[in-house]
Amino acid sequence: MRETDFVSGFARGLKVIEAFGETRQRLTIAEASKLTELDRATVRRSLLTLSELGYAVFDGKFFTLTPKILRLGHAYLAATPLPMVIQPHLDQLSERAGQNASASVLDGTAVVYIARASQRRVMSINLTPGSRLPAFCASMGRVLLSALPESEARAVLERTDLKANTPNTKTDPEELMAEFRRVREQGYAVIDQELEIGLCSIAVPVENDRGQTVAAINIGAPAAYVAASDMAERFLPLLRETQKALRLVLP
Amino acid sequence: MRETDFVSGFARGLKVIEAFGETRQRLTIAEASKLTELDRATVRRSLLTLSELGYAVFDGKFFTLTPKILRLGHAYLAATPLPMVIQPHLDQLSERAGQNASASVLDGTAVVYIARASQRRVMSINLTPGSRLPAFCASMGRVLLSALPESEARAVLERTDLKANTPNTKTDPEELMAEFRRVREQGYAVIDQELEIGLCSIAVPVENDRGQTVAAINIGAPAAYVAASDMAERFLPLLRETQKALRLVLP
DNA sequence: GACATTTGTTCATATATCGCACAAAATGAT
DNA sequence: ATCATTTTGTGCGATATATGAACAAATGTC
Repeated sequence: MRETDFVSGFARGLKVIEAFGETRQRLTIAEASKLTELDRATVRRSLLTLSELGYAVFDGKFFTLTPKILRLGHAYLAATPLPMVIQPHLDQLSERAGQNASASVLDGTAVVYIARASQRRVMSINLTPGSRLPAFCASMGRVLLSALPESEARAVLERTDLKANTPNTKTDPEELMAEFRRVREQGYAVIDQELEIGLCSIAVPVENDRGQTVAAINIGAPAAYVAASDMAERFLPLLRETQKALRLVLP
Repeated sequence: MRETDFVSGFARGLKVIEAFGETRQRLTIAEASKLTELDRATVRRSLLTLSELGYAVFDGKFFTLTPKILRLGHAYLAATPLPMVIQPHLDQLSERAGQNASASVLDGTAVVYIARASQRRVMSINLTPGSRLPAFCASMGRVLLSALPESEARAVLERTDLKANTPNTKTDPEELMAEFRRVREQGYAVIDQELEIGLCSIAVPVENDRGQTVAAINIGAPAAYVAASDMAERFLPLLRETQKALRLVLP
């Protein structure tokens, strides 16, 4: 790509949008400038543009994103048939398991939720489509990383901040690579409170009819309710059934 | 705002992102150009910028958005405490009602889903956070429009494409304005298969401690299971309870 | 209340982008 | 295969934007 085929004003604007996140619902120009490492004048112009277009509002001091910003992310969710196709299966899975079920894809070192069906609330984190979790310590992440060539999986791990969320979190790259091999062989991944104390989960890949892994689905359950060692016995048949149904309908 | 405070390259890029939607997961340069009414060269630069940043991929012919694009919309969901705060209440509401529960806010003439808890699948439409429905014929839309000053509600209706989704859909502006007044008085809205045959729903406003309506929550049920006339009796107490709980925790 | 710091805004100018026109390549019809 | 049509890529002048410094306003500190 040529140098002049890059619209830096656009790129800067997107960076500004991403500066809003997690705990930062309201940003001043100076704050956004620091977060994005862009000039204050540039950030100001981007934010005013967002306001002019209705993606943000300005109260004289703080800029806040409006729901219109969801149109951008939603373009993907609506554009890809994946979440549409998966959701009903997920609903059914969740109901039959009596537990939360989710679907996700890989984006860099994170898993991104694309659909979710909840029965009860066990996690402290609030997960909605678009939510992100570190792939290396999430059941769906393990499944998705296992589906990559070893060299790529290793590359992802190298780029990952391997910090332990709980005492159970596996953070040794070699141990994780071995885990990926095990997951690949057995066709599922079980996480025992590696992401959050009290939460176990089991995930399987979602494959299309050509055998390519296009997503992962999981079931999460309170550790107090189902021991990690019982997760497979308890939920794998249901997951396998959903997996099989999806294989037939995915392009 | 001054003319020079507007970054048109940014605005054009956002328009290109929005061109991806619904049935258009893959776009060529020419297609995107037609949809956005922007010059092909401009669209091409925007798309190449998106690709360079990892928000899209290009296979030589088609551009496709990647999950990374969700970071943009998600910045809002994660940035606003609203979905975070509402979700657990919605889960509880859904479980106690044994039906789907959702929360939404108004964006122009549409309601935008910000959270959802599903028990069963009754709608043909797949609703996820970010999904949009016409406000005038959705229960939450009626509630949110009722919360506006009459002149604004009327203005929204004027900008709305008032097409009937079912034989039950109310499309007469005056009838709708009268309905808004009724909703405002009784504090809830019931929809009897106006959006989709077989689906009834009831919604109440979510107010903060200053009495401002910041969102709406609803319960949807199959018409075969609960008659529209029974919706209030059946679900209003639960909705009121959730509404009351939320009033205490919202800023 | 005076001073120091931070923040928002404006401006001139160097730099980058836009849209047009044209060329090249791909597609489709006969 | 040929031609017409559509689509994509590129060079260039006109136009728009980014930059960094300067200033003004607000905020915090003593």
